[in-house]
Amino acid sequence: MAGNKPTTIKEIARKLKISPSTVSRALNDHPSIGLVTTMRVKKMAEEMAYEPNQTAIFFKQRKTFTIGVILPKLSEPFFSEAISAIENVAEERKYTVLLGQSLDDENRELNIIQTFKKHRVDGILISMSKNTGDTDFLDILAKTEIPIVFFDCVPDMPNVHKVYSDLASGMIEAIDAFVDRGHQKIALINGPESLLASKERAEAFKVAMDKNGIEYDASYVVNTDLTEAGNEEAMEKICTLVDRPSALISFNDFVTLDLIRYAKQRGIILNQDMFFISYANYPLWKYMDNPPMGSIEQYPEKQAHKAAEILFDIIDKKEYTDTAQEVVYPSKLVLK
Amino acid sequence: MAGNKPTTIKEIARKLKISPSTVSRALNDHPSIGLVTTMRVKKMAEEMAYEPNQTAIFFKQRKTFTIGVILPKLSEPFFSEAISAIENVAEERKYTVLLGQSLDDENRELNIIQTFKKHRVDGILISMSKNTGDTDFLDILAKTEIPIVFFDCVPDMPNVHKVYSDLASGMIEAIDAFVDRGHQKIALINGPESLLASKERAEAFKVAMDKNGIEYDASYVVNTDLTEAGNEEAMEKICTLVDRPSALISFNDFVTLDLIRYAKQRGIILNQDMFFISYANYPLWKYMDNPPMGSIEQYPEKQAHKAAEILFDIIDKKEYTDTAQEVVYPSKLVLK
DNA sequence: TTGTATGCGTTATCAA
DNA sequence: TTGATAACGCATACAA
Repeated sequence: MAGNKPTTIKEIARKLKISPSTVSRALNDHPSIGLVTTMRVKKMAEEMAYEPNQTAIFFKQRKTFTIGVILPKLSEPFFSEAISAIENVAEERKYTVLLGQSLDDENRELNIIQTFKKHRVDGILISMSKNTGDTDFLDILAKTEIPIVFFDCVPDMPNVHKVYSDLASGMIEAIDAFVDRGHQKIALINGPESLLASKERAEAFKVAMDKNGIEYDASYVVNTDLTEAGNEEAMEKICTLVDRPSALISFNDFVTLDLIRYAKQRGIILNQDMFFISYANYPLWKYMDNPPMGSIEQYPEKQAHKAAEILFDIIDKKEYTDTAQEVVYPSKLVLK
Repeated sequence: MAGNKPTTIKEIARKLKISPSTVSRALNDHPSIGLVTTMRVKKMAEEMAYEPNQTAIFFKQRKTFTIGVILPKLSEPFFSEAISAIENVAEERKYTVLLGQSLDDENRELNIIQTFKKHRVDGILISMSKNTGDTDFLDILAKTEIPIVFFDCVPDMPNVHKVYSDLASGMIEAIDAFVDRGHQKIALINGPESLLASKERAEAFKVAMDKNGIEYDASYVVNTDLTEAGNEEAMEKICTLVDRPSALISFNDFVTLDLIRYAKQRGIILNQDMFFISYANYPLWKYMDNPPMGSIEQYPEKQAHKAAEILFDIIDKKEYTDTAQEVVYPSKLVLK
């Protein structure tokens, strides 16, 4: 069954004994075409099950109504929430979303960008891979005419559009909360030093400790490569300190899950011997009997939503062509 | 800076004083073109930063190297794992993934399909919305020349390609496990009755109970609309039964989270007064101090991977054109 | 109000 | 081994 080639404008024209251009205009509600003709054309199009060939239109219009989205990993709640938000904005604006996940691999990321360029996407939204250096992006950005908006994991350079979360505000709230509850020995389990996200956390940690008049002790700051083993190793370092901290900020909730488990193995009781706050505010805490003290919300949907809106504004209205947009949302401590 | 239009084959041809067709052939390593010419062309293309205009190629070739994927909700781990798997297969096969989430809304789903058709995707992968009736899809399928492969949430009709998980095998393992541990009063908290997924669970539950010689008691089967309130309501019914069950199968792990919390409020102690098994095998249980007894794995990546492979085989090699593929993976109980 | 002609960038057919 | 020409489906500038 079926198998017929799709109807074209020409065929409608032939059937109606009018010119293809008239058909084209009628279908697009061009004001110059008479109402009667328009109606006849539309009726015939309906009858013949005409569907415009978008590939032809994309080609002709030099526009695909498609944006590309590059994310490290879709199965991370942060990013799946982000892509949902992007999808919603895209749908509103009648755009479609092309998807690519970098898995934090720089080469994959570059490949995806190439693919997107081939597909002639109208714009790109990207949360950078954690292993991509800023400089690597410079060439690409320079060579690429396609508008790009970064979000969450953004490059540390000027003149690019970016939306991200200010990690410092949440950090200060967290340290304040700890200090309010009498903690003075506060540690930080941070991500890989190469990450901008880690640098920001480290910096914010210092500032927040200083604000509370606590002297900074480098041995209270350890790094993890974010693997399970790395997280446990980091926690071991913390646990074996002579002056063991009573409070701990970690890179994110996933890390905290490992830390808590490891701490428990060592007989450290959560929310008694040691208190935890981390970034992300993943929703699963509400189901835990004994959740960590708090988590810092980074608003993935909000970031993604805003980034998408900026991108579409650039694409549609040609806005922000001279000034790079930079939007920062404060992160916020949520106590559990 | 920049702003120049992309280089075309014609421009390369003009520069080299040869014809566009020669350039085209040279770039595609056509055997009839001399090595020297080919080299010259490629060098010039490189210099002029030529990038083929895929929209033109898509148009001409009547092929977009794009597949559309429709999922209910990306933020559900099941689907984010599925999309990751699909993305991987797509990348291998040099395809790109167009994304749409239905949010279990039938209209959104139909819209997405329309959009995909417009974009002339080469194929569609879909896990159906929980609110879409099978019959609604009949028209679409009939009208659509685009190959479609269903996975996970598949329509209950013949002659469509589908990959799904057999819920019965896991159910039997679960009931067996309960019975082995001495449970006889076993309840089922199922999803909405309208869902095929619910019907299958209900059916499998009966079979498994029968297999263990336990008489089926309809009051031990209640439904939830899968909202938090609905889950609690269902659990209340179970808890207030005169002969309260000691073991419970629930629709999925998310439901179980609510059930456990509600049970706790009523003073029911998990894994003592009542034991739980549900579907999904979400990874978070390993971090819980007192997880439910088990969870039934449905292998989202495996399903999605297979569905994608079938789709690409259809697209690329024109396989399975006469026989609808139907692949079923057994679900499997994983004890915690 | 409608028709004619042209072109978007590429590839394929045919001819040279 | 290469070139000229047409064609994919549509939109639009220009003519009528």
